[in-house]
Amino acid sequence: MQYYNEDMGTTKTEHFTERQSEIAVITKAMGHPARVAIIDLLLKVNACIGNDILEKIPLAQPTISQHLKVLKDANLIKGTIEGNTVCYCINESTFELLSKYFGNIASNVIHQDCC
Amino acid sequence: MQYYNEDMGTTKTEHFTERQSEIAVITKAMGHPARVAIIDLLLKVNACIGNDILEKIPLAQPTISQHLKVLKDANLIKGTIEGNTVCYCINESTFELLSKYFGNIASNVIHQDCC
DNA sequence: AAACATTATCGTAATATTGCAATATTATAA
DNA sequence: TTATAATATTGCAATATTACGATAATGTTT
Repeated sequence: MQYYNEDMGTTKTEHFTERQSEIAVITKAMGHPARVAIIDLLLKVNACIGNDILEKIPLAQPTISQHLKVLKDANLIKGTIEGNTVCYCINESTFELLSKYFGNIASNVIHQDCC
Repeated sequence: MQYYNEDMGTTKTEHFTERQSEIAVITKAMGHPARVAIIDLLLKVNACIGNDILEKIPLAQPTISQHLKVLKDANLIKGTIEGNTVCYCINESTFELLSKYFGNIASNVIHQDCC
């Protein structure tokens, strides 16, 4: 007879710092090729686009809508309703946060003998 | 009667570029607070550590071992066997890649009226 | 008002992830 | 050689994620 923990399958966030959870939430949101493709597209067209994404990314409309929600919840993109379309664009500040976080790590690694 | 696709639940990687998949794999690996905490720890101690991680992160040994594997598979860390311990340390080049990727996005966003 | 266009939500199926006990593996120490 | 120590693997339960059809919601057009 085995006893299993109540939070089997869930992430144990309570043990980590706010900062660590913040970075994890944002990077997790980037962690899907469709979402990376959406970001690339938003950067490329340099414009606020709505349903155009549908033509460029070969996934069904509800799936893309879901991915957009993940990106928006992580503050990676902003979305503004414009009539019956939605204007989506990149949220620069979150990318700056990521750039600084990763840049800081890259420039602070001290090389050890073993690696 | 509903018909469901064979790849229900799986990520449709074939539609995206190698670059997009690469970024997604790496960021996905960062997308867990325990793994962010492991990276923070490796940076802080500036040394190659093995089982010390167990004392600092409140998760069971198999769970940590699994997280380390995820980080290693994404080339975020390197692991070298040293006797009966393993030397884990940060893989600088992957963090440079991320730093550049996000830095490039942050510095190339052109602000639109709508957002 | 009715039709149309755009986006979001719901429901559901399939797979993936998380976490840990138990156990295996491998190297060092006694 | 037999512990002991450190790490990996296996197996499994619980939850999360992904994808999409159907449908709802909302604004625009005719």
